Amino acid sequence: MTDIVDELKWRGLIALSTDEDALRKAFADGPVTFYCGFDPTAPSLHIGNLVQLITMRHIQNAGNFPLPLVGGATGLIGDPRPTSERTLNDPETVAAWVLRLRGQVERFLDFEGPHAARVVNNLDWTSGMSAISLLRDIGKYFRVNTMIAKEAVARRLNSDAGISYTEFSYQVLQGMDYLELNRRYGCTLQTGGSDQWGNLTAGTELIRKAEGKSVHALGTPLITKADGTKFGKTEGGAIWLDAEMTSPYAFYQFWLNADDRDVANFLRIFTFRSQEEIEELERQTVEKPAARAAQRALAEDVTTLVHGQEQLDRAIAASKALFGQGDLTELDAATLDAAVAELPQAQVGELASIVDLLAATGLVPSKSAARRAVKEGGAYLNNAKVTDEEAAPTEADLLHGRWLLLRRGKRSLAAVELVRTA
RNA sequence: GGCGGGUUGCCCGAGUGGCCAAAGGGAGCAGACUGUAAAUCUGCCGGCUCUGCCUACAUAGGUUCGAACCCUAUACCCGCCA
Repeated sequence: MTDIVDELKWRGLIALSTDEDALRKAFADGPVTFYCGFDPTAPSLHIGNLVQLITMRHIQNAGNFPLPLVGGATGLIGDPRPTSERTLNDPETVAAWVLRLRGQVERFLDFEGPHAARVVNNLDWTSGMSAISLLRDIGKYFRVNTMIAKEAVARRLNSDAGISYTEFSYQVLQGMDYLELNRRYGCTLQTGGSDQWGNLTAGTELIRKAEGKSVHALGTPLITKADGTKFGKTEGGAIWLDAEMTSPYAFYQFWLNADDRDVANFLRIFTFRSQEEIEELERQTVEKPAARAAQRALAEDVTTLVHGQEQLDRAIAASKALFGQGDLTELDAATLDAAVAELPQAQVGELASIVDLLAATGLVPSKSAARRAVKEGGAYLNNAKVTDEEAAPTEADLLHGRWLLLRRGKRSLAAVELVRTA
């Protein structure tokens, strides 16, 4: 088996680490217990978190013990964002999100066998803790000078948003998590995004001071895109791992649309393919970019990982049907139904104007926007451009007597179902 | 507690009585070109029953023919001082 540090390195999953040689030695000396935290700041994890989950999986596959941590406590506090103070979520909401994230995390790691993972929640060791204990037993190890030097805090101190004591204290909580996991389970490695680096080192420093032990931290890089825009965001917002929040079809489409310049990186980071396979796909991207073999491989692997084979098959079938060059009216009912099921839908009792229908499906946010879309030539009915704002589909336009396929621009699709009331 | 500054459209940010649905930038959307890509160019970018009307410049009142701009109160934020 290749060295896990080398494995993570060629994949580009290591941006920062405490002491690489010491870490290699720790891995060589036997199984390492490691942790990575996920804060419940939303009802679902998103593809940014996927980097962490995959990193954990690689390390587990190399024979180590993962402790995925769901931040029931840290989620109540919120880590300092670079821009402004967070609004606190109420405890019931956070508790509900903890359960959801827990369920998601469990799909990515192996909870059985010789290197079984174990989910932990930092609320378990913080909820019963007194303020005095926090200040005496933990606070003494933290120097304010060090704390304000951390980038996340420094930026906020220099901004006019300032920073609350609550968020300022976040690093203390996260540092304490590492200490606690070190004491309970002998955890000696924490992984996380490099934007969390200050929080990761808060833990290693605390353990060095409190326990006199030297432990490790590993920061994954911020995922960047060639065009400079933020990774993981689309028109609709974040790409979530929850199928209700981002449909498997939309998820598949997201990866399929990866930039040529990014696709090889994404394959290394988000798939488990070998170096040779990825190099071959890279070659194909150069030789036959229009075939998008690398994008397909990426979309297939990640969709399978997150949603499973069955959902992937459906996403592919729908994509083929909807983006195929064939005439839509030639699609058989079963294929059409399946494809349409992947799209945002609207039900109408009667056929309205194209403008009303576009707005009804949510393809555009308002009727004004719908008019604009038509005016700009960006509105399509059953793959045919609509140029008249007043146009209204007729019975003859219904596919299989039931569906209308609306498109905005090149790739935003939605279906309208005519529901006949008896 | 005192004093000062601030709160503008998705974000940043101009505007300080009519010419303001509000400059500029960013983000976003569309078109051309393409490969459901990128880059580039062009257009759009509060809503509607769309040559007009409605809503909007923290909130609530007021002054005025007329207010994002003036006054009063309230809320929140920031800074300095105690």
